Amino acid sequence: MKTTPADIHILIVEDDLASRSLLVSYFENAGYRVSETDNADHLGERIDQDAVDLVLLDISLPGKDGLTVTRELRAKSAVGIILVTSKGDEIDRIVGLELGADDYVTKPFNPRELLVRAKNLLWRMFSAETANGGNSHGSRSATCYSFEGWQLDPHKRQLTSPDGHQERLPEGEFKLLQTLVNHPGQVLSRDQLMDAIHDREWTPNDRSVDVLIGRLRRKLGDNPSNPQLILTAHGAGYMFAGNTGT
Amino acid sequence: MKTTPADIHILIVEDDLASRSLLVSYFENAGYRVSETDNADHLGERIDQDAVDLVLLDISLPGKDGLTVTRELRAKSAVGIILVTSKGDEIDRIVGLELGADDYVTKPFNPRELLVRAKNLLWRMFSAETANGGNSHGSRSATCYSFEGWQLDPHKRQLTSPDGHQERLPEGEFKLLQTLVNHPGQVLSRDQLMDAIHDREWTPNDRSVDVLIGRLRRKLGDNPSNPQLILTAHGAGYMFAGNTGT
DNA sequence: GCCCAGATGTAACAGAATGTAAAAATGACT
DNA sequence: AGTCATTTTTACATTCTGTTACATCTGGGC
Repeated sequence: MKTTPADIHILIVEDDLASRSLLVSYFENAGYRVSETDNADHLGERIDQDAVDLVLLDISLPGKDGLTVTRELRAKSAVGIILVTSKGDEIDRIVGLELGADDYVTKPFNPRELLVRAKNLLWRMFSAETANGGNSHGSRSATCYSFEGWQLDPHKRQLTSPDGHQERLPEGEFKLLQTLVNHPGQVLSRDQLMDAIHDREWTPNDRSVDVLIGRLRRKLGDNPSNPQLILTAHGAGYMFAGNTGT
Repeated sequence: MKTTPADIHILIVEDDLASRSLLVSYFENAGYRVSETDNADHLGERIDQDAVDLVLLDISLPGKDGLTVTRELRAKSAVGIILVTSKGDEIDRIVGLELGADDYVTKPFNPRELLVRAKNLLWRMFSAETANGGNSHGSRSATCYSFEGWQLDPHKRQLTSPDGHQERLPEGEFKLLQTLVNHPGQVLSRDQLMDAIHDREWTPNDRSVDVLIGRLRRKLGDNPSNPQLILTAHGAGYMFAGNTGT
């Protein structure tokens, strides 16, 4: 098992020189072995030959379609794939994950975030490797959140009600719900929730969290004067009170 | 189950001497058993050997990356993890939670807040332990408090009367009732009750506890001149006198 | 038993926190 | 620029909480 950054080979596929250089230097500073290219030609062969562990793939490459590239890569290789998508391409990143990418970041992104996601993915890859004897296509399945008959698909941001009705949640509402469900029974402060939603701090008089909570409660059919799922901790924050896993 | 602070072992991992000393003395004053270290070397072994229950981990340690440490710890131990992050590390604290930390505080932090979060986490850990045999995730059993035909759902803060009427308790009243029910037959001082409700001390002339008691008694149908459930210990505090488990 | 000081019960108030509809702002796309 | 979806702010209604004020009770001293 590869344990040190220097053992790990990362390939950056990105046509914009500025972005590419930034990424290269950032990952080199983190101690990884880094290669770069501005096109996706013969990507499969290059990955095999150079023993690449992880590909950072810009989805909007000139020429070949990034999604096609993803699918082809996944079909013949267990390499880690992180997509780099533009802000608007929601469809792309959703489809991208279905086609086999392992994670994605959205431009403009914080290099630090990308690094953390890369580390995270590499860890998942190698711990899965040791855990199931090298089975490369280990479960990359989308783990749905579920609670009290509801289901939440993290890739499509889709919420399914107990009676089967489906609805796509906006980004903010989704992240908020995800964060709450991830910490059942725990009071989360507005500051923490702001962190989870927008990487931003909470300032007094900021009511955006409350508004989002209200919208979520309505969509969950949770009467605010007698909520069953999202409880208010007066003066502290909010708490998820549903049973997860049901 | 560990019930007193002295049974609980907390390890503080922090390289800055001043911060570390502050934390150590603060948690020692709170009655916990405290160890300290300025690095994350062999953290897993130390935690096993010393039976550490809770780790306060500074994420920006020199040398080893705090996130990696978190992940490694979580991979092999059910120890409680609270991250201490710096103001700027938004990504880190978010990802930290994804990697398995239980909570975090942001520098500069109020020691009192950290203590509150630690208490909370410890309570969650040990109540989960007794509720479903150490399985920290998944469906937490709905262990209701029950007494004299009443039921109190700790997750939803909901009180059900003997005739089936349901009512949601405000935060303060709920915590007060919960504390009383958890110590039947025991006189609890106003100071103890204040501590349980708001992590705050009681000052003479503070009548808030009495008011809350009054509101609770009314909701429980407990005649104050002849209370059956919440008795007044004149000059001392209050005592819960109901039969639990009925 | 009677009186009194201190302690408790509680209604009412004020301040703060929360719920929420609707307006305004944002940002991506056409 | 115009449209659309989403987010944020604003404004006001509602709910929660602690304080105050005063009524009532307790226990001790006589």
